[in-house]
Amino acid sequence: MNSSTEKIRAKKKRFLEREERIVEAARRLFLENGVDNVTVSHIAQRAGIGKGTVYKHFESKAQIMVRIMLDYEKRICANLEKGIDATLNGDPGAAARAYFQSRLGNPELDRLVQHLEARLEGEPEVEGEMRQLHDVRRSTIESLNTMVKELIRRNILEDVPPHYHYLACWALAQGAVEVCFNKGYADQFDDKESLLDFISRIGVTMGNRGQLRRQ
Amino acid sequence: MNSSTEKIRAKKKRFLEREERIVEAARRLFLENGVDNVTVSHIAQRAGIGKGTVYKHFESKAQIMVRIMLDYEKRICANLEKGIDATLNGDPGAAARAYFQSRLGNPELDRLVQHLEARLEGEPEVEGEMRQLHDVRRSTIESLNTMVKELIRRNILEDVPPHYHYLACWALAQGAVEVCFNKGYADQFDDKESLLDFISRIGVTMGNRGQLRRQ
Amino acid sequence: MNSSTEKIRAKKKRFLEREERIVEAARRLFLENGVDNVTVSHIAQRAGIGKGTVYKHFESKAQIMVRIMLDYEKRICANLEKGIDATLNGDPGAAARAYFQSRLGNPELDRLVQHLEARLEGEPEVEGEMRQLHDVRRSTIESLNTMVKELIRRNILEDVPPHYHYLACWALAQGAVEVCFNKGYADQFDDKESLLDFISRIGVTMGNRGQLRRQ
Amino acid sequence: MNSSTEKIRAKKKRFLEREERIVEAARRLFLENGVDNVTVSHIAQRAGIGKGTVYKHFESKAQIMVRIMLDYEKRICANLEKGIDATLNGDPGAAARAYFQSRLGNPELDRLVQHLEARLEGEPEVEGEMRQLHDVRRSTIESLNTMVKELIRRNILEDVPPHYHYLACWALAQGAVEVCFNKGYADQFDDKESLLDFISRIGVTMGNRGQLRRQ
DNA sequence: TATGAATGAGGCTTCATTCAT
DNA sequence: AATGAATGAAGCCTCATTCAT
Repeated sequence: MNSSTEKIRAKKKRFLEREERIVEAARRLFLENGVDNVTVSHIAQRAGIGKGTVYKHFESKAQIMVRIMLDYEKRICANLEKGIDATLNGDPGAAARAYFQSRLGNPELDRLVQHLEARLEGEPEVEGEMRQLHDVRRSTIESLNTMVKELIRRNILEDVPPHYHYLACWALAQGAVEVCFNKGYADQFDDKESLLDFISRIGVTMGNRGQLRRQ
Repeated sequence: MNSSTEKIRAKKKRFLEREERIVEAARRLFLENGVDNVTVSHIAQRAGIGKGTVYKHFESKAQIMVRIMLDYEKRICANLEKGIDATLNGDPGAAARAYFQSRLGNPELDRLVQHLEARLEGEPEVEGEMRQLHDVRRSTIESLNTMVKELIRRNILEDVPPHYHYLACWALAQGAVEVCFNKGYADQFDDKESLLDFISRIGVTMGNRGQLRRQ
Repeated sequence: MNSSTEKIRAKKKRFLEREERIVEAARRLFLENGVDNVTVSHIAQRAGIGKGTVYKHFESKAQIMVRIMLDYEKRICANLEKGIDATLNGDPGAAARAYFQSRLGNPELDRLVQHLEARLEGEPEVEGEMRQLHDVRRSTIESLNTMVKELIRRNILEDVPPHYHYLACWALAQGAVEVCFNKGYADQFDDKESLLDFISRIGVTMGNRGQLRRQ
Repeated sequence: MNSSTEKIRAKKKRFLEREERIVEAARRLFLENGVDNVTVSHIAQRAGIGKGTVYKHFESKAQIMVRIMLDYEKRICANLEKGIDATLNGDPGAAARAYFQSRLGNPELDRLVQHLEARLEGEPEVEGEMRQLHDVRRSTIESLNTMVKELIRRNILEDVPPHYHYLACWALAQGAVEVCFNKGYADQFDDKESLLDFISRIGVTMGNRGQLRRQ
């Protein structure tokens, strides 16, 4: 019967919605209280479900963290891919701009994800998922390589191994969010927006031909 | 008598040596196994002492972590101060170079310290020590401000708020170590040295007058 | 549906039963082995549950002790209140008798509770609960004051501040259990029942008009 | 040589003085901070000596506690013996008065000793010393028995087994110190001196012929 | 002889995960 | 299918006691 199919579909939908609620609850709690101070109980409560239910959706707490990471990484990569397209279609800075906007647009979350990745790295429990994360990145890296080679060919970027360029960008973005949200530094100024703008500008132009002189 | 003074001195020396052994053991274990997988017992074993002895030197596990952090930060800042002097004495890139060399010279450790800082941030147990860390930085920041203002006056650096310059450097260094030691990226190339060189070069020149164009 | 309500009720009941089992296990172990020689693990084992389960019911070991104390104190006070009523209704010795019977009826337990109180006094961890204990007492004290004043008015008790009377009783009861169960004294005779009777008799009549002569 | 004998004597004296300092330090710390919150280190510090030295004088922490107990008990018993003599020499209330004065004269200490006894009871580590304590008591008990029998013969005390009389006194004294220094009761009045007087008066006359009626 | 650094057994507590209802 | 009570492994830390100096 049709209704039965619909019911199953509706059920699935509710199931996925709930899963999203769990992830969202975890994300917020991690941001609010720090990864170390969030228990599975908290997450369940915030998601408005029972603790046991969490384990119908995720095998372990680590899997929730992985999920937050993967969600984020995919979003970043998707945005970056669009930027790459734009770059190849005539707007050389588009990729870098897209990347910085994505990562610095919500720096607290970006920082959280960095910390999650650091924690999960090397945990055998999430080995598979980490590989998945790396696969996502690898695929983007291929696009990036192609793009950078093209920009080098066009004499826009310095002729160094392509990954130098995008890894430098990644590094800069990575560090920028730390700069802005690490208490030890961030508390000493409040014009974070302009600062991030400045750093983005650097990110977009760095590695461009003519920028670097030998030390 | 002299011998008694000497004995006390020798005792103190041995005490401090042992303390250093503890810190060293912790540092290595953190690097080898990840912060989460190291217990106080492990540290004691590796240091070749009893578990209780650790608590003669440190009030808590967190204090050991703080110590690693502070040791590192002080070293970095000391090197940076030397670079600042050189910069003010006619070698404009000296400070940036010194900074990048210090941080990228032992990137695994730098990365560990970043992670430790992230974990300890906001822990009331180490509030005082974190403030100490921030004080160390603040003092360096003052030197940096002076230096950057001078470089701006000399038309070497762009005329933006001074902290933009050194925070950008900090961000780049911070991110660079992540790039090189995060499994997801680092596993995909092995010419890390050159990469770090490249990034350092960027760091040294970025923010220089004429480098940035409006986006 | 009804069944759901019932289920919740049944669950609650089982929960409370288990809690009582924990308290009972602790009480027995404390009596058998001494407060110092009982660990949370022991309690859990004796109660037939896991160690972690204890912490679903009590925040800490100290809270279990407090609970034993409060349970006991409430029982004593309730009995005393009944005695006070009887006293006011024409049986002058009723209150004192009720009090002594309650406390000397199970002197080992009374003694345990005394020791628990001594240990918990001043522990900030159980400050609130101690206040509760004191509140229970305070309320009984009010009844006692009223009663004693009436007995003084009726010329049965000496005209001294009312609390002298009941505190003397309390003191005597308190000490009596120690007499009977402190090894140093108790081992030297075995007619404890008669002894306690004798002491009770003293307690019931002490402070009565005509009993005391100036020293 | 004489001087050598003297030296040894002086040494011994200093040794004993130090031992007393340890006991005194422990006593004060126990009173100030509660038995649970005093470590051997604290005691050593307060006594102005090294921790290891404590163990030249006492086999264990428990032995220090025992010592405090024994010191106290001997003092009480000595005073009581004097009172017994006075009683036998024509002052019937002398023994009871002496006893109450001794114990209620420094009720905090009396209370401490009670708590120490409760803790040490049954600890195999101090079995021998506890027996010593009991021996001290037993010897006094014999005197008391003699005395009470005499007072019964003289028709001053009720004709019940002799130990009923002095155990009742002990009980009353024991409880009185608790009444005055247990927070739950004591905080509610401040005329402790008069209260203790009142209780002493009861103690001195209780058990006297004509005081007790059948319940 | 006095010391106090070193020790490690053992306590309390947390929390991810399981499973009976 | 959802729940949350139960579990127990695992970690941090304390402190009485020892022993080399």
